[in-house]
Amino acid sequence: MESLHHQGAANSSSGAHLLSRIALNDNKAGMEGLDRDKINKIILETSKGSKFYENELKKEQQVNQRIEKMMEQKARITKEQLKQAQAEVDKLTCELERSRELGRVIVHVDMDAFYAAVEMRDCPELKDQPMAVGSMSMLSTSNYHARRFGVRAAMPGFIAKKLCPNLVIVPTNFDKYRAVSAQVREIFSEYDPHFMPMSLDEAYLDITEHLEQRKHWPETMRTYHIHDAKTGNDADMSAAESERDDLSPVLFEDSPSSSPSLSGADRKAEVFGTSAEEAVREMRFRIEQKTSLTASAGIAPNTMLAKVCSDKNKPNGQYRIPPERQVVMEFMKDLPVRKVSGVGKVTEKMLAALGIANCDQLGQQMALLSLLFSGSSWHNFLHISLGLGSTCMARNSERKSISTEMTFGEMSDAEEQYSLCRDLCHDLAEDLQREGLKGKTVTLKLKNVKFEVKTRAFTLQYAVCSEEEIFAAAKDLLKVEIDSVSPQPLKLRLMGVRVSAFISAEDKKPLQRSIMGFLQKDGSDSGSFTQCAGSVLKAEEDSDGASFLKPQSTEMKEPSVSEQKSKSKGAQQQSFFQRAQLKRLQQQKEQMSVMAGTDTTNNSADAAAATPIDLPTTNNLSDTTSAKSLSNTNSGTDTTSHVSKPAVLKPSFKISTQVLQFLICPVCNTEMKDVNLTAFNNHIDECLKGSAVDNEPTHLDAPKEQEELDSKPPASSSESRTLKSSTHDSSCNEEKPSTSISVPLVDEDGDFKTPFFCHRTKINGKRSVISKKKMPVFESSSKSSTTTHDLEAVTEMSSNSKDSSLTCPVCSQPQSTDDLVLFNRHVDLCLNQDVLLEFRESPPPVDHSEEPALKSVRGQLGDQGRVSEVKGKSKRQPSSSSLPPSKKIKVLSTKHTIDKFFKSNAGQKVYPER
DNA sequence: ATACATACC
DNA sequence: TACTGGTATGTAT
Repeated sequence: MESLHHQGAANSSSGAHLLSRIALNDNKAGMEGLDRDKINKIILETSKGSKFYENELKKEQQVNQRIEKMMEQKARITKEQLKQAQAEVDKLTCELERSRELGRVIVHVDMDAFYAAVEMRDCPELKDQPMAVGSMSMLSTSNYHARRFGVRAAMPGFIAKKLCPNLVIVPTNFDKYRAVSAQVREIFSEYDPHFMPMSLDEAYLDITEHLEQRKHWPETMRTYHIHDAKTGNDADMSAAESERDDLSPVLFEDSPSSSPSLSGADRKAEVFGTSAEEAVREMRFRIEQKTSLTASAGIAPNTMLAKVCSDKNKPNGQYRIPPERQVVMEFMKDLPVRKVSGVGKVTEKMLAALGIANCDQLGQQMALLSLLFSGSSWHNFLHISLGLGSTCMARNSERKSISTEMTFGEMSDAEEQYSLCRDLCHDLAEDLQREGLKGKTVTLKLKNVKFEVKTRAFTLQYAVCSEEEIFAAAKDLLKVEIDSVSPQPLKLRLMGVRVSAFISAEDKKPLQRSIMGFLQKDGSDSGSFTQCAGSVLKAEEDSDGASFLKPQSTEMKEPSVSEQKSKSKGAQQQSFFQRAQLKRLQQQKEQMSVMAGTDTTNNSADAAAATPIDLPTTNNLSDTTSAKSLSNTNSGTDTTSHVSKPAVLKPSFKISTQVLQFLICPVCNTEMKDVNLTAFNNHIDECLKGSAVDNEPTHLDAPKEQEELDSKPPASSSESRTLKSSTHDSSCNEEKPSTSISVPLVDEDGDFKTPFFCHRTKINGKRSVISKKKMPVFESSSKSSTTTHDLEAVTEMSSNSKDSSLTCPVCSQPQSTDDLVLFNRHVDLCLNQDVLLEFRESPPPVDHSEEPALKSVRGQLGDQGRVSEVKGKSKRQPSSSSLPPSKKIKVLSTKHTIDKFFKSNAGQKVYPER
C-alpha cells in the first residue's frame, strides 16, 4: 500500500508505522547523528504496556484511518478536478506573489536550551554532564549533552533515565527563568520596542526601524565592551551592560558561533556594523554578556522564515535569508515541511502519505492538497511553499480563553472530584479577576486513567468570573459525567476548567456603567451612593418597569442579542422576565395604594432609603446550568428548565418561620399554596400561553423530582453550599424538589426578584446585600448535614441579623462588621475598583514575589519560591484545603507551576523551552 | 455551540 | 511509580 510505504518513509525510525507518536522526535535541532533505532527501542520497551502507550497507539490508529480516508478521497479525484484546482491554486499563487512583502527585517531569537542553560550557569558541576530540567514525570528541556542520548523536551524523566542513566534532572525554577527572561527582553526592546515574546525564551522582533536608524549611528553607539568574567571587571561600557558578574558562557564552546570571540583575552571591545546580521550579532552578544547564556537567531523577511532560520545554526548561531524572492524559494526547496512552525507530526505524516516531505514537493502538490484539505489548511500550505509568512508583529491579540488543569494520581471518589473541581474554579476565578476578564463559556476537561480526554462545555447567558459562578457550571458538567457512568466511578487522572467567550471591552464598559447607574439610582443610605433620587418605586411610578430592568438587561448583553434571533431559551426568559416584571410592578402599585401604610408594603421614602444592591450571582448560573444538566440526565420534560423561571416564593409574615409556603406566579401573580414545582411550572406555562389560570393548582405528580430525590448527588458537591444562601439554586430541586423550591426571592414588600438579579433581603429592617459567596462553605459545614437543612439556614440568615456575617458580593471577603452602612461602603469601594479596572489599559502590574499564592507555596516549602513539587502555578493542593489529610490526592505533575503569574504580569505567554 | 484533535512552547 | 500545563486553532458535527 502506498500509504504504508510513505508512512515508513515519514517515520525515519525502525519502520514502525504505528509509532510515529511514540518514537523519538528528532527533527528539531540538536539531535543529529543519533542511534535512533537503539533509542526508539528503549523508548518502546519502557513505554510498552502502559496506559499512556495504549492510548498513543489508539490515537495513532485514528491518524492512520484519517490518512486512509484521505487516500481514498485522493483516488476519487479526476484529472478534470485536478486541473481546475490547479487553476485556482495558480490564481491564488499569483495574488500572493504580487503581494509578497520583502521589506521588513524580522528576527526570531531563541535562547539555547534555556532552562537547562540557566541551571548550568548557576551550577557549574552540571556543565559537563547530561542534564535536564523537569521531573521524573516530565522534562521541560535538556542540555545538548543529554540530547546526544536522545533525551529531549517533553520526554518523561523516567524514560530519559533509561536512555541516559547518568542524566541529572534538575527541578524547574521559574522565578529564575523569568528573571533571566526579563533581562533578555530588556535587550530585545532596544531593537524593537514592540517585540513579540512567544515564551520565556523566544521572541520575534521587527528590526526594520532599528536598522534604519542604525545606519546613521556612529561607531560608539555600536561598540560593546567585553565583560571580563574572570576578574569581574567591566571594561567601561559604552552601552551599559549591567549586573552580571558571572561565569563565562557555559554552553557550546565549539559551537558555530558568529558572536565575537570571547576567548581573545586581549580583545576588550567589539564594534558591530550596521547590517541586519551585525545588529543581531550585537544583540546576541549583549544577551550573552548580560546573562552568560547564548541565543540563536534567524533573520528573514517574515516570521515563518525567521523561525526556521533561528533553528538552522542552533545553538549559538544565526542565519539570514536576504529579502530576495529567489533566495527565499531556494531556501524553501529542501526544507522539510516538519521544520515549519504549525506542521506537527500528524500533518507531517499525512503529507508524507502523499509523497510530500519538503516544501518544494508541497508546492508541487498544491492542486491535490487543495482538494484534500480544508481551505485554511491548503492556504497555509501554499503560503509555506511560497516562503510567505507574517510580516508584522501581530499586536498582542486579546486572549481568548483562560484555563487551569491538574494531573494527579487516580481519583475515583466523586466527592473528591467535586472538591477538586471547586478548587480549580477558585484558581481560575483568581486568574480571571486578575486579568479583569469575564467569559460566558465554561469548559470542563477530564482525562481518565486510560488517558482518554473529554471536554464538556456550557455557554451561559452572561459572562462570569467568580469561583461560585464558574463552579456552578463546572460542577453540573462534572455531575453529568459522573452520573453517566454511575454507579461506576469516573477514574480520573486530570481535571481542568476553562472559561472562554469573553465579553469584549466594548461590552464591558456599558455593563459597568449600567451597574453604576443602577446603583446610583437605587442609591442607598450608606452615603456612598448619594444620588438617591430614583428608586424602584420611582421607576414604577414612571410606569417604567424597564428602567428597573435596565441593569439586568445590559448586564446580560448576550441574551439581548440572542433575543433578536429569538432562538435561545435565554431570550424567552429575558422577555418573559421583562413582561412579568412590568405586570407585577403594576399590580404591586395598585395594591400599594390600597394598603398604604402597611409594613409589608414599601413606600417611596423607604425605598429611597433602602440599598438594594442587586448583583448577578451564582444563582443565575446555577439555574440555567442545572436545568441543562437535569434535562440531560433525565431526558426530562421542560419542567426542569422552569426552575429558572421566576418562581416567586412569598414568605408569609415571618421569614424565619414561614419561608417557602407560597409560590407566586410571576405572570398572573396568583399565590399557589403547597404546590410542587412541576405543578407550578405547568401553571406558569399555562399563564404564558394566556389560558385560564388555575388558582387551585393540583398536586401534579412529579416523577422527575422524585427520581432526583432518590438519586441524591454527593453531599459534598457544591449543591449544599450554593443552596443555603442561594435559595433558588436549582440544585434544591435536584435534591428535594417539593420542599426546597429554589426561588424564594421575595422580600417583605413582595418585591419580585428575578432569578437573574436577586438576593435582596432585609437585615435589621434595612435592605442590604446578602452574598451567598463563601457563606455556606463546604469545608466549614459538615457535609452530610447541609443538604437537608439549607432552608433553615436561609431562614436563619435572613432573620437572624445579629450574627450574620456579611460577605461582600464583589470581593467575596467576609466583612467583620454588622453595620450595614459600613458594609455598604465597603461594597461601594469594591465596585468602584471594578470600574476602575475596566478603564485601565492593561492589568495592574503584579509583583510575583508577593503573589499570595506564591507566598503560600514558599511557606509550604520553606525555599525561595521553588515550587517544583507543588503543582499548578502553586495551586494549593486541592485536597489539602477541603479534604481530610487521608484524602489528599496525589499530585503527579510538577511542572510549569507558576507560569501564569508571569503571564498575567507581562501579558505574555510563558512556555517551557522546547 | 460543542467536542475533539493538532500544535506550539 | 512515573507521560505536563496553558492557549490557540482546526476539523467535524
